[in-house]
Amino acid sequence: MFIVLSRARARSFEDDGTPAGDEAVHDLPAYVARRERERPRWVWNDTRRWYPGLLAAGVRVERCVDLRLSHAIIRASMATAASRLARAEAGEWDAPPALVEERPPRQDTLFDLEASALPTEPDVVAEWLLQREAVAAAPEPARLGLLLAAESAGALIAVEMKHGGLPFDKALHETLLERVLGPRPRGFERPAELERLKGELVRILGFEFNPDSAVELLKALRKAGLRVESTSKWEIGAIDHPVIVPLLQYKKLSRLLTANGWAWADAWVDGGRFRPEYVPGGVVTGRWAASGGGALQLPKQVRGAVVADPGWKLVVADAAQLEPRVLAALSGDRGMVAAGSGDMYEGIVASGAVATRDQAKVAMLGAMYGATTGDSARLMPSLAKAFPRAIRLVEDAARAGERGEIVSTRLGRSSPAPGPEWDAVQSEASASAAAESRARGRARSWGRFTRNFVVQGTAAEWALCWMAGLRGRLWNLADGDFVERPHLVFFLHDEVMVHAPAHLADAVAQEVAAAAEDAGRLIFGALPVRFPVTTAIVDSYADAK
DNA sequence: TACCCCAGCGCG
DNA sequence: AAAGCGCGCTGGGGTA
Repeated sequence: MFIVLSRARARSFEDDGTPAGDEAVHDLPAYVARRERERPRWVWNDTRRWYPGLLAAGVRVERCVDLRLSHAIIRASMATAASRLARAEAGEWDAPPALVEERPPRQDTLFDLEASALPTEPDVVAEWLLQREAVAAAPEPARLGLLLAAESAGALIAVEMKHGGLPFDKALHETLLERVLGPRPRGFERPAELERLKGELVRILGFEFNPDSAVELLKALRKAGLRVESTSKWEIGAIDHPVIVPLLQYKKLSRLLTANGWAWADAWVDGGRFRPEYVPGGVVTGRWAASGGGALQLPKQVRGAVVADPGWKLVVADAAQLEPRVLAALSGDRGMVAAGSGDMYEGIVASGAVATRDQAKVAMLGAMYGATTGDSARLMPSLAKAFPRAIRLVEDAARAGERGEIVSTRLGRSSPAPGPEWDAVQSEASASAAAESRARGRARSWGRFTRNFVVQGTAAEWALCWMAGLRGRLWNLADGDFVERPHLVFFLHDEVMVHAPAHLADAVAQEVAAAAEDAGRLIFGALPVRFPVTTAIVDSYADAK
């Protein structure tokens, strides 16, 4: 059963698309709660507009179709390029995701919710039917269907994660800041420790300057006789000079202050919860993005403030060596699959391709990112010899990108075509030697993008399936309101965090592992690729690794 | 004043 | 010696 929601109407359809009802809806949460017992798939234009209000009213749904996210995938996918949807002119459904208000009101009333859905709501039924038509005509409808289901589940999870929030102890965060920076400054002056470090820098160099300004800092270092091209820590870190140690410390603390200091906590932490905006599909490859608060960059330094509620635990799990395993599965490279029976990098060493675990890691990264220099590039030939199919897959993706072609993930998300500027650079290649090398450079660069796209994008699909499966399993572990049950509170590409009542933590850990196995089978079928997860049951995020 | 761009650094 | 992919955020510094 599908129930298409639009404004104050709900239109029902059987699984085969036969209309099965059309009713006016006055009390949306009550209506959804009642119909949810039939386990329908709710079809709506945008999960961000419909679901927060429902959750706030205590209504959780099992499944949905997010037409906005699905549209973006179908529009771009090679698998649906011939569909009416993909051939149509860009319209309302192609609007950029920035449609959502910067800081939406925390609790929309029902009236506000529906009013805010109004101006961006074209004919949802027509759009849904167009999407079904496109998927049905795809070469592998099941794969694309899985992708759309996973993407839509991700949309639900993103809203739920914001609703539940990441448990964050502001007082502990403050203690942590004070320990390294000193007391919170009253005005805009530097915290004591930064002031002290700045004094030290000035004393060592022998003249006044502002270390917060990259321009001044570069000048200062040169004036002191250091030959540097930039002030980045990887360059100056290699220099032997008394100013370097305090300078790196200054940079580290300065970063902490500006990115995750008191002001950050005031803006983003409320009621013991960090609630950033997660943006499913926000990255071209299908990864999530986040906006506000830098949720996906939460530094290890402040993770100690992420603490479970009393009587609760954090179950933190990450997929070990996800991208190399995805490459093995994608390519069906038997040797690489076998290398992944345990620690993948050890397995690669055991295969004889490289000498050390470190080399295995660097070589695999190089293969997936397209390294051209250094150790990583030098290791490529032996890697290619040991794992020909895997390396051929990424090389083919790179060559396709260099020709300006489009590549796709396992489930059918396709890369964007290079833009008009790229085309212009390529067509000018014959004009001069400089133009040719420029065109070549740009082509190679795009090739590195498409090379990585197939792996990163397929890994994102795996992670979505993992999380979607886990979400369902968590719901079934307990009864009660959403936040009373174990629920996902954080997601970081290949890592998830569940906030769970302590007595359920072990059960959660088992579900996490089971969901990972499911995800591998769903996407890659019977192929014996393992996707092990390492799980920690902790009170503090800092103890997870 | 209101932007835009860049360097730098955090995360995977 | 941090190169090769994908992001977001901040402050400085420039331009309109």
